[in-house]
Amino acid sequence: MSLPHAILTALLEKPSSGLELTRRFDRSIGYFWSATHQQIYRELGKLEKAGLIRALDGEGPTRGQKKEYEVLPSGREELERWVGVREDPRAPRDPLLLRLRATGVVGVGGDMVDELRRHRALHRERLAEYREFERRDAARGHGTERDRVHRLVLQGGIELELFWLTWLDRALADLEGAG
Amino acid sequence: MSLPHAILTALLEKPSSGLELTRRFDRSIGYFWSATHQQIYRELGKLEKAGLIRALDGEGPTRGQKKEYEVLPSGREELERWVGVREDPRAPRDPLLLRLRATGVVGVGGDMVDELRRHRALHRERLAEYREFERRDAARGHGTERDRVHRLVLQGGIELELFWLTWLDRALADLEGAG
DNA sequence: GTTTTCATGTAAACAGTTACATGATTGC
DNA sequence: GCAATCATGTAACTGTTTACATGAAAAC
Repeated sequence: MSLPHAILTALLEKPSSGLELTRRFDRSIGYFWSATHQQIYRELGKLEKAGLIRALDGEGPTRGQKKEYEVLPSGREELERWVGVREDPRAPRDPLLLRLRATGVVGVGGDMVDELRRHRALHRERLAEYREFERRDAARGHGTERDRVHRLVLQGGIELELFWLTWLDRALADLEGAG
Repeated sequence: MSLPHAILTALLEKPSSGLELTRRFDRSIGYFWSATHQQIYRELGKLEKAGLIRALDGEGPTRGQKKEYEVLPSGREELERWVGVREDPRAPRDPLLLRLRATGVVGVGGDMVDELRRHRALHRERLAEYREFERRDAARGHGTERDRVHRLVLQGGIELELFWLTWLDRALADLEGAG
């Protein structure tokens, strides 16, 4: 049950509309939590009904018009409660490694090499993007706890991409070397 | 749609019962794909109905008794088709980084340090376990493609744990230093 | 005979993805 | 007026988790 808490965090950082949240999930929050606009609108509705957030401005039917939300005190309390929860690391789920393992029993090595190269290119792009965020962050100060935490989390995103690049290089060297 | 293909791969490597598969998902397959026994039994039922696998031995009501499955030719074909599919890397979803980011807005730093330490200990344990698998694998030969692929995938598991340990060390140094 | 372990399963709730629908505003 | 973009939403489906149920075999 992390999506509502991701939204509460994002809204506490800055009150936003559904679409703005969607964009922030594609950017900064996205390197460790993703969500589509459909998920976000559904969850915003639930959080509002539960009294954890409220819409700013007037109510009424608003289809097609911007609707900003802010966190209410009970929402902040819920988030405070949640940060104290203990939860074990998730079991990883990665279809690429699964697919690689499947080639061990059914063969088809050439296609797999292409696919690994394609993934390597995608991870390189993402890494470059994160480095760009890092560069921009460096220009601002890192005084507050919030800044420090953001930097740590971005660093996590960067290191995760480096892990993938290291592993993909190794895998490609191994598979290409032995054809 | 990876679970059925994970099961097909595991059954091609070795025909097994549901419980045996569950254990293999906790072990070797587990470092990149996890599944509970409930998921596995349900999926075995679907795969059998779809004619991709079949139960060995007699049929009839078998609740409480072991039931082994093997992959049929159509199951192998389905897996061959699937390894050729292109799929982009998944967006990561990690509640720990989310929780850390939430502390940036609601505070409560001390609890977070404990939680990061706890995770570090868990990742160290898992790394030690993988190193042990690696040590045992080294004793066997690596001649076949299957052996090479298994080694690569295990290496991925190891490097992923090393990523976590590196990041957790950095995060703890940062948070404890400024606590 | 009772507890533990092996073994298979069902049901309900929760989370995430994909496809589609619709209205408001801006640029041309 | 028309197209593009901003903006919010619904519905159906798929996948995952949690809680519970049940029977067979072995250990004591």
